[in-house]
Amino acid sequence: MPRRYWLMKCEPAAYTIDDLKRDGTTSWEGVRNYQARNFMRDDMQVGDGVLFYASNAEPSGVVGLAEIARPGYPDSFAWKKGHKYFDPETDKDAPTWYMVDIRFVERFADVVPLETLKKTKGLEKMLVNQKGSRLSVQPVTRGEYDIVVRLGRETGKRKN
DNA sequence: GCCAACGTTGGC
DNA sequence: GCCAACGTTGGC
Repeated sequence: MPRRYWLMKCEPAAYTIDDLKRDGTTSWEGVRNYQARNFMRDDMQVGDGVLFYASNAEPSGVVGLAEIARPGYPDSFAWKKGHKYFDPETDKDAPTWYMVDIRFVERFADVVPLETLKKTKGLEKMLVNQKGSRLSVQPVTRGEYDIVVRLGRETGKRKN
């Protein structure tokens, strides 16, 4: 199975790329969307590349890189009564929700803003660039991933 | 904080 | 199975 590539969104209020740098790896719980769940449960493999996207940020955009450290496994937070990710509908014998673990790879010196993604040739088809796209876990192509990585490193260079 | 766009729920 | 109502996402 060739390496695949993903974009994963997170609000800075919940978790940041700096938190991930500090933690090394983290579990990606709390995804409560079936399409995103399916990607995590069925398609993600250890070593897949991840664009770490900060949403509801100033500006929103890709802030760094991670990789899949553990493929899909049941999101046990769904069973924790009182937890914000608790889901009364899901039972332990038939997990509804799944999570993965991701590992820190790189923090860009500067965010690659959504505005830049929208303007960059070759990224026109990225889901995150489509109006109204709310999917928090999205597949990206190898080509798109490479372009974003280049943008992230260029941005840093300009500041030096 | 606003609000458009979206996904889900539930009445029928 | 339709679709209005609702809750959430996420850019701005």
